[in-house]
Amino acid sequence: MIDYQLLKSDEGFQRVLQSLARRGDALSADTLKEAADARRKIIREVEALAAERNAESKRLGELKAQGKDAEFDALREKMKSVADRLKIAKEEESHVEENFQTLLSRLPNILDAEVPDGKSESQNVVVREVGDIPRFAFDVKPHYEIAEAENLVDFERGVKISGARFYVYNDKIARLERRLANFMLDTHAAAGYSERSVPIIVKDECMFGTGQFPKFADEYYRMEKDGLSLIPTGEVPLTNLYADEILNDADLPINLMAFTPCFRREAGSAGKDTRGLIRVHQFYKVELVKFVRPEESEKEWRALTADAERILQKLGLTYRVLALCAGDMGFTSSITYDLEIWMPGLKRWLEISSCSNFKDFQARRAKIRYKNAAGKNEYIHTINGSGVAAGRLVAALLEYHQNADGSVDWAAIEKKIDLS
RNA sequence: GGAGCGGUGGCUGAGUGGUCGAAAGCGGCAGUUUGCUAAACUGUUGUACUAGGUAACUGGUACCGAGGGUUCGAAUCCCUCCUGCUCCGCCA
Repeated sequence: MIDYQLLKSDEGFQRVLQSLARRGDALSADTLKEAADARRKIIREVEALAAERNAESKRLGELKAQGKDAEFDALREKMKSVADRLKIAKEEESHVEENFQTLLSRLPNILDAEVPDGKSESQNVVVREVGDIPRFAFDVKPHYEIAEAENLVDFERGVKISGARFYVYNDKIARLERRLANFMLDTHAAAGYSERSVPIIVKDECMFGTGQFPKFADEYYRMEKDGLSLIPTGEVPLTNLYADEILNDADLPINLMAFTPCFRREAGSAGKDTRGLIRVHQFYKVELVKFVRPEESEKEWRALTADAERILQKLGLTYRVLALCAGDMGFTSSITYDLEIWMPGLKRWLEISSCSNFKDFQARRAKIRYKNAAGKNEYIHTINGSGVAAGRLVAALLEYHQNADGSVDWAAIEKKIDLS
């Protein structure tokens, strides 16, 4: 949620519109302004009526205490009509307010000035590239061919029990993912992240707090009967841990991490990445989340990005850092750097982490504040990123460590994890 | 799943229809005292929205788990829901 006080001033209003335009979001300026103005108008009306009612009700109490029954009855009759008018005005207010809140909750975050212009992912900007594109003396297979040939992943039975885009890991690869989880968590623990094991089923308000609801509700698994959803990322439970709380300045920054499964319906991606382990309904990942003072959020966001990169560096994977352009940015983020690893088998870059600074956008939705040095309650800034996606990491390691005969060099993988 | 009792400010806890944003205590902040700390004493101390003001601030409205209802007026009465605790049942 953006700071809606921005809509009250012309400069603020222009800032919001400019950011929307850069994102390619065609929300009409008039719609927004009308809703904001209508809201303020009806609030004034309701408050005036309520003030009258309160003042006269107080007098009624006094009249009754003094036993002035005739005056009491007359005033009470008069106040009935005020009460009626107030009731009608309040009903209108709730409609207007709801309309305004809906509009507001669907408004994306304001872009950081550093976000490059651009309409789609093709205009994302490469910030840096780390490592060389690995060369092989033979034709490198994509991970799914290796996995199938070596009986590492049982795609067929995954589909049998759960449907398309589900899979089963067998033996060594199951163990590899488990080991990678430990490796990543231990690495981040050393960098100061505190581990949490969290529920992976959350209430609607959590999904709202981090920005998944209401605009993108179709992309997630929601259990209608219970009003609960399977988390699409550990970001949701981790960030909402502090919802409705006022944190102490001295406790910031707070760095949390969790290894969780993630569930995504992948609606609208039919036919995309249908083979392999790249786009699935359930995968595992380590999520990093920071709660920080506003003035430190840029620094902390860069630090979190570096923390995610450390995993790739330790495993010797070639990757690049991308600054997402305005048109490719997520709804809740103010600025995002994606980490993409080079996949020698797929022969393309693959997103394995997305590190975002949400500024106060999520904090405002989830009501996460802190008492600043001046003693004032202020929204904190939230930052998060994957550190990193386990499934894609597994896929990458298979491609990086395959032998000419199509088998996997497990010893080399083990050695990397042990040494790092 | 059944039964019972609760949910009030940062915390503890009073309040069962009117002057209650809400007693009291604790905590926090400021001051007096003090070599320093502590103690004592005095004052002060919620949030959001809204109107005005450059601002400090001033006025108004709302908030006693959430949402509805009754009433001129609700923390207080009624309904629904959520949630906590205790006991029973079931169970990894």
